[in-house]
Amino acid sequence: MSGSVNKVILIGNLGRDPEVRRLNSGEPVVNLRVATTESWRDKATGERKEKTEWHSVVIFNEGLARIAEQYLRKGSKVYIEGQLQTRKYNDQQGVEKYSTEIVLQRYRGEMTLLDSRGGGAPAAEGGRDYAGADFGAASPMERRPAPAAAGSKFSSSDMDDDIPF
Amino acid sequence: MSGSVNKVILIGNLGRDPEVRRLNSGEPVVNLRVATTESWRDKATGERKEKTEWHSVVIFNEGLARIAEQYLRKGSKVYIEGQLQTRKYNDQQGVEKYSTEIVLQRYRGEMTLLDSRGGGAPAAEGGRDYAGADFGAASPMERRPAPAAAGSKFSSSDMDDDIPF
Amino acid sequence: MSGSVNKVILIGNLGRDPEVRRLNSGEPVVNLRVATTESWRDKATGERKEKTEWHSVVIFNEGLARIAEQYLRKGSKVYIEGQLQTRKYNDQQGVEKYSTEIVLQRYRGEMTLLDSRGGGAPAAEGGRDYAGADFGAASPMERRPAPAAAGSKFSSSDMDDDIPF
Amino acid sequence: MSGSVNKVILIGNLGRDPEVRRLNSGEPVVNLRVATTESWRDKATGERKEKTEWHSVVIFNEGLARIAEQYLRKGSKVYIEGQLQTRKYNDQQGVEKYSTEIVLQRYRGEMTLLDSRGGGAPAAEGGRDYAGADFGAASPMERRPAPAAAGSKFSSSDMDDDIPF
DNA sequence: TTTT
DNA sequence: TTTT
Repeated sequence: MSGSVNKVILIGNLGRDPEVRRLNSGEPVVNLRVATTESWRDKATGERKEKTEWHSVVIFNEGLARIAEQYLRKGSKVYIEGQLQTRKYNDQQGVEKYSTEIVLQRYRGEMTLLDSRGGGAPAAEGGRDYAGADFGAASPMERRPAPAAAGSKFSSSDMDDDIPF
Repeated sequence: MSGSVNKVILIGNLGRDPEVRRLNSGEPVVNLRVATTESWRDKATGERKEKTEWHSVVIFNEGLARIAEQYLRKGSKVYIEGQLQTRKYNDQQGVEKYSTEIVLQRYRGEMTLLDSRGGGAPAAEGGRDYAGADFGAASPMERRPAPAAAGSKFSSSDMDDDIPF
Repeated sequence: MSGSVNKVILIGNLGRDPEVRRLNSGEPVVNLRVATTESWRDKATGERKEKTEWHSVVIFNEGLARIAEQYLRKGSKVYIEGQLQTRKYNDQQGVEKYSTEIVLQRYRGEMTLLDSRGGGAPAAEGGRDYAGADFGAASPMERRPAPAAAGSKFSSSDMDDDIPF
Repeated sequence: MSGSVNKVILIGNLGRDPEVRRLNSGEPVVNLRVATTESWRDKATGERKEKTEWHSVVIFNEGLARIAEQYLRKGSKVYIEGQLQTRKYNDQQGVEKYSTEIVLQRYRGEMTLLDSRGGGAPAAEGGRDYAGADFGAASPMERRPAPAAAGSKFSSSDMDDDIPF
């Protein structure tokens, strides 16, 4: 049945590089840690305040997982559309806990890179991808966001593309 | 490229039965006329006011088009997710005009029936499914929303289903 | 700062009556338990499957809290727009836990009743407002959704209304 | 009545500088022309294709209009949330026409700047705000996006702020 | 842990 | 008319 809708829309920044696990089939499953920040002026004190919320995103959508793996880095700004899912698990002490995640299922969800050049990692020339960022030292790595990925959009219907752009 | 998002989310009622055209392939393309109504209290006069906006929806998504054809009727309440598209055309007098539509492309978009009993067609007892609307009398018709369709949800990933529920 | 977006859109049904707490000021804060259900056909077995996700919604928005208190009941279908927020707490055993909620802050968020007759409470004839749900028997209660509330929409800008319709 | 939702979410780039009209009260009303671009691979030919859609946005929300006036420029990337509205008008020849716009009403809608430094206009030092952009020569102007505006988010609840950040 |  |  259902007549129901379960949709999350986020625009935020990655707190760290994507974590990639791989299924037996070789398909990547990607976990992202995304920060959204709200700021407002306190009416009583007049101070500007700010609160950051952290979101766990899990990408099962194969095409989007590959793109996340290749083009997202710590600091990247991204648009994410998925659905809420809460799963129960037992921590190391065997205590029952719950984790709520934004999930992009197979063939579902959307993701769009919003950085000018597709990532927060330092550009080849050692420069900064976008001004004003202060995401610390992104460690050197081979898998670099390709300039061509800048601002590209991907959705679940790109599944059939070997290369998404 | 793009880094862009173009998304429309509507919850509204059909002003008339769906219009179904058929491609050479036999696939249905469905046009809906959807009303959304906003109401508010006028601060100056204290009166309650109300404004209805009409939206043209075009469903190319094959699975959703079939469902719209079968289960939506004048008065049906529906959740629609599509994208904005403006097309130019010439009217009967040859005057150039523009029409902006909410489009559900092939393999894209979402649609969910929100009626309690699966349709806006007159209930068995001849009543109305929802109050306050003024779409006129819903004419009798053979193709009735099946009770089983009530509150069902369909998305672009249901494409492979012969029957969606 | 921010350049960020944190938005959740739900259409679902209440698993129980709203829980109302009251601030010292007398303002209600309402907790909802909302179910969204997804169904799909298993490709391997051909079976129809279904999964229900439960969401915790907290309404600080005064106007919407009052409406939720008055017009929502177990079984009610509702459109909710809020933001994700995760809070840490210690359970009875003092174990640190996290809870992720959909929050409608003061002056923010949206809520729309989607029931035909304004609530999930048993209809006059003792029937159910929507099929396929399994929330158990809705207990009799005095505070009934008023018929006039059916399908009404409320947003954060209705704050100034003593009565929202 | 209603039970309806009318929501548009766009992420796109401004095709030209914002157009500002002023009400008798001095409040600005801002018109934006926003492009969203979709790209996909043609299955038959294997070619990459691209289609741009243009959207007319009208900002009546006073706070957001001021921000748009000050910080948006041709080329700016922006997140917009508003509602669809179609209005009838007569063109110069007296022909009746319709225009569909995304409207951010007073106290409603959202807008977030997504540029690294808050605009597509050339930076003070004559450089480019973000790589890969080709928005032509942005004419010199006094009203420059302040660096401080970069990636700032504003919503209808910032109304009470003299300065939004 | 991000971003401003 | 933007963006890649």
